[in-house]
This record gives sequence, structure tokens and C-alpha cells, in this order.
Amino acid sequence: MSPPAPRVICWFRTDLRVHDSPALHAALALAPACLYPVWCWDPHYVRTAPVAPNRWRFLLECQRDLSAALTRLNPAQRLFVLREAPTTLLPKLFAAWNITHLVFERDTDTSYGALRDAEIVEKARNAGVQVVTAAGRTLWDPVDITREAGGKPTMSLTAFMKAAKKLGDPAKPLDAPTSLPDPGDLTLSFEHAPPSSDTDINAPHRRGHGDQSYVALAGPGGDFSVPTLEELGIPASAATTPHQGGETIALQHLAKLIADPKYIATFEKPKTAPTAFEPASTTLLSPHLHFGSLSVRRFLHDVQNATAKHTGKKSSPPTNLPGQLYFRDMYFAAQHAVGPAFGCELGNPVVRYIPWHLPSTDTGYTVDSLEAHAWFVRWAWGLTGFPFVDALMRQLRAEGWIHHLGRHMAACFLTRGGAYVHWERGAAVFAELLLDHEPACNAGNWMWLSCTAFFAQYYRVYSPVAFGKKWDPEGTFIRRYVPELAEYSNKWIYEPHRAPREEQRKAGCVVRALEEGGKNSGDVYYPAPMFDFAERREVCLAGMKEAYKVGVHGDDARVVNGTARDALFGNEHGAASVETGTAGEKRKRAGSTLDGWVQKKTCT
DNA sequence: TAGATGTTGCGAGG
DNA sequence: CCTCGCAACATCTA
Repeated sequence: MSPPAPRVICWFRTDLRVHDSPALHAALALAPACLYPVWCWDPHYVRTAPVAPNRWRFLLECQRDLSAALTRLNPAQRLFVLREAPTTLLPKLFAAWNITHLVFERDTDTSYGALRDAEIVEKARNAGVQVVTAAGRTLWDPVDITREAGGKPTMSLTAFMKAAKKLGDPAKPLDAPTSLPDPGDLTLSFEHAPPSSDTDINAPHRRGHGDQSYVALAGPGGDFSVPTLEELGIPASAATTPHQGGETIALQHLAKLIADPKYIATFEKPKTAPTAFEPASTTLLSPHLHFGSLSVRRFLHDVQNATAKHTGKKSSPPTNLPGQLYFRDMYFAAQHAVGPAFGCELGNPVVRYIPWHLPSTDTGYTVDSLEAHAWFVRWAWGLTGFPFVDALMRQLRAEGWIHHLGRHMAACFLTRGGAYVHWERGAAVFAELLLDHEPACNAGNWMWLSCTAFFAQYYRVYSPVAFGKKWDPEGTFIRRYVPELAEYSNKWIYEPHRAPREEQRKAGCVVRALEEGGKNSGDVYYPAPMFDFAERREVCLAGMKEAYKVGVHGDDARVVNGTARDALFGNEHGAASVETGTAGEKRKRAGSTLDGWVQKKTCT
């Protein structure tokens, strides 16, 4: 007698698609008698990391699109969304639904994701459920890259490509299935374990009734529906991004790009304008790669095909489109080799220690300088008084995406090229606001731009005036995202504080110190620059030079035990005198000057 | 171990 | 469009 046909859960996580989904493919290869496509609404993601409403909306759109795609393949199918942590839920489902196999895409996360997966694999074994994992998030498996790189983190594209070459071409993308088996019995005859409500870092985004997504295991209608923003307690108006999620949109967008082989074949990242919008100068596919609404191998494959169609000069790595994907893989692989410390300074062997302002503590960060804290808050809200920087930061807040070079400008400005604030502060803001936030890439790029890893030429500093002008001398980008400056002439649009008062009035927006306040009058104001850039550039360069000379990394004992700043750096560039008052009080004082400005800056 | 190279600086000068 | 000086880092190749 042959064994009964498998009853399979395909657990979707960051692979919200049916095209080239290795996990779905592996699940179907088991020839299951029944298949349960499942999403677990994990309270860890929902409640312990700050996430802006834009990203929730994008995720829900991806889930709805995947659910619809599954239903098209079999009207009895959908994405079964369950509101409980996978570690407690999956074991209960194994029993309730008589599951024989659990299939999922392996997480590249080295901390929470790895621990959670290990726990689930263990529980599956105990339940007699076979676990099948697939790798699909990157072109090459970070495990394989790390092995080929001799166990060392890939700290340059050269090192990464050398390792990748030994592994051969990435796997070819798989076609979407043409049919799906039915799901089996959907009875949920067990206790629902909603999360405790004491931690919810995203509470400020929610309406009065808070997060309702855990009230019922299978959703308010008991039909396993994809949650709505309303269910999460997030007002629809809070999600302001024009960028939409979902595999359908991702594939349409990819097809449109591919239809222009010249664009694809000659793409050179450094030549694309960070000031372009509607349309952007790059592909804008990164949010889809993050949520898995587009397979990175599918992207590469289509790019290679389109490139082959183009006759004439072609670009090559690192600047061409495949090069961009290689950088992404490089960061994933480096993160894998370093482990959880890759995302921070503490204990990180590859990151250079620099006595930045606002260094991290166990629970937050130290306000070592009120001035620097004010700079950080103003940066985060697009009120630095440097229009190009402010335009970028407002675009980020409103839309959840900015061009890669714009991220360079913003990151350099906050860290080594202006405010000398710790890169972890900036990374946290990006992590909350970016639709495409990918922990490995975010940390990697912040280390790159702060010249603490991957890149070291700290004397190349981006100018908030010159850099944008190179692509956009008319300041079209600034006029779009800093609308109060729209009437300024080209001459002053990058430096409105230098315009004569008369011209400022004529342009309908007067520049004045942020401390003087932005309201209490019918007039429109734009803040004066928060510091003298040329002066700050020199201070930062001197600080970097000193820190490079000291040459200590995040895993140094003195960094780990907290003595590095005082022991290794003089007052001038490091051991900043600690001011009195609790960190909370100081933060409040430093941020209070934004009253009246923060409302005004909102873009529509 | 020297010399070239490294995704994406700026400003002056040609 | 190009090159150079600026003051100068880490990594890779030969």
C-alpha cells in the first residue's frame, strides 16, 4: 500500500508571488493531496519594529494580489491569512489539518528569523511533519557565497563576484504553476493565542481602537481574509505613497522596462538622476524585491534577455542593472557571514568605530549634544534648511522611496559629511520609512556612506548644493517636494537663504531661523540652514581622519565595554561632554523647536 | 610590496 | 566632454 498523499502547508513570508516561487514549486512537487497557502501575521513584525503606514499598505496589496492569483489557479484556493505567531500557530495547524509537510523559503535573517525558523523546524519534527525549505530571496544563496568566499564576509563587489563565479549562473526562473490542488479541511478547533498587548511600537500610527488584527484567528469574517488597513487601525489617509504593491503590478512594470532594451542594456547607475520623479530614473522595483512580489532571478533573467536584444554598446557591472542586483546579494552574503552584529556597530567586526554623536545605548541612544540632536530631528523631518536634502527626506516620508544617489546624499549629510551623527540613527529612520527596507542592504549602505565599512574615501563629501545641481539645475525636484520654495528663481532654489530679502518676499516664502518658529503668522517660512556646511565639512573630515588613525572596529573590547570614546579620543572629536538632564528631557528640548514646522512640510 | 582600482565628490580649468 | 588637485583609504593584482 502506498503512503497517503501529502497534505502540505506552503508558508509564504517574503515571497508573495506565484512566478518563480521556489517554495510553491517545491510544495507542488510533493504532489500533495491538499495544499494550504498560509500567511502568519507575526506580531513580532507588526509590533516590535517601527513601520510606516506606507509599508503596511504595500504589504497588504502584495498579499491581496497573491491571494487573487492563487484563486485564479483554483477557485477554492486563496492565501489563508492567520492572525497568530507562526511559532505557536503552525504546530496547532499541523494537528488540526493533518499536515505531513511544511514548505517555506529560508530566511536570510540571522537573528530573529533564524531563531524562529529553527524553533518551527524543531516543532515540525516533533509533530512528525517533514520540512522542506527553499532558497529564493537572492540570486545565490548567502550560505553558498560565504562558503566560496572562505567564510569571510564579502566586503567588495570584486570579492562577491569571485565567489559567485565559482557557483555558476543563478538558477533560471520557474514558471508559475497552471493549477493548484484544493485546500483540505479548514476547521480551526483550537485555542487562539493573540499576542499580549503591552508592546506595540506602531501604536502611534493607529486610530483609537488600535490594532484589531488579532481579535479573530481567521479575521473578522472568519474567512482567512487579508487584513485591511482599517483592521490594523491605520487610517487610509496615513498611507500616502503612490507606489503600489502586488505581483501583477510588479510584472507589468518589469515588462514595460524590458520593452526598452536600450534602457536596460546601457543602464549606468551613476548616470541616473536622483532628482527625476514621475518617472524615476531607476526601475523602482526594489520594494517588490523586498516583499517578493518580484523574483530577483526573474528580474535578472529578463534583463539579460533584453540586453541580448540590444545592438551596440552595453554597460557592465558594477554600474549596470545586474550589478545593482549583485550589490544586493553582496550585502545579504556579508550579513550572513558576520551574523546579527552586521546591523549595528556593537560587536561588528567589519565596521569602523567612530565617536559619532547620538551613539546607541541598550535601550535607545545618548544625546551627547543637544545641537546634534536637533540636527538629527531636522534631518529626519526635512527641515535642515538645505532644500535638496529636505526634498529628499520629504520624498522619503511621503512616498517611501528615494533614488539610490539621493540616499547617498542624505546619509553622507547626516554622518561624515555634515552632522556627524551615528549612522545607526539614520539607518533607523530609513528602516521605518522605506518601502524597500532590507536590513542587510540598509545597514550595508549606511556603513558604506558613513565610510565605516565597504568604502573608505571619506574625503569625497557630497555637497547639498552642488550634487543636486548636477542633474537638476532648475531645481524641479526641490519645487516638487519643498513646495514653499516653488516660486524661487533657479539662481536661489538650492540656497534660498542667500536670496535677497526682497526676492524671498516676492517668492512668497521668507527664510528665517527655525528657532523663531514657523507659525503664528500668515506668512510662509523656510528654515535657514542648520549649520554652515563648509565649516561642518572640515570638522567632519578632521574627525574622520582622527578615527581612521585610531583604527578600532565594532568588535574591539573597548567598544564593547563602552570605554573607546573616552580612552581613544580627545574632547575635540569624541569624548563629548555629557550634558545634564535625562535623555528623554534633552530629546524633548532639542525637538521642540520643530513645533509649527512639521505640519507645514507635509507634501501632498 | 608597489601600483592600480574602487558603482556614483567638488571645483577649477581646458 | 575631459583632466587635475585636493590630500589620501582599503583592497586587489601582478
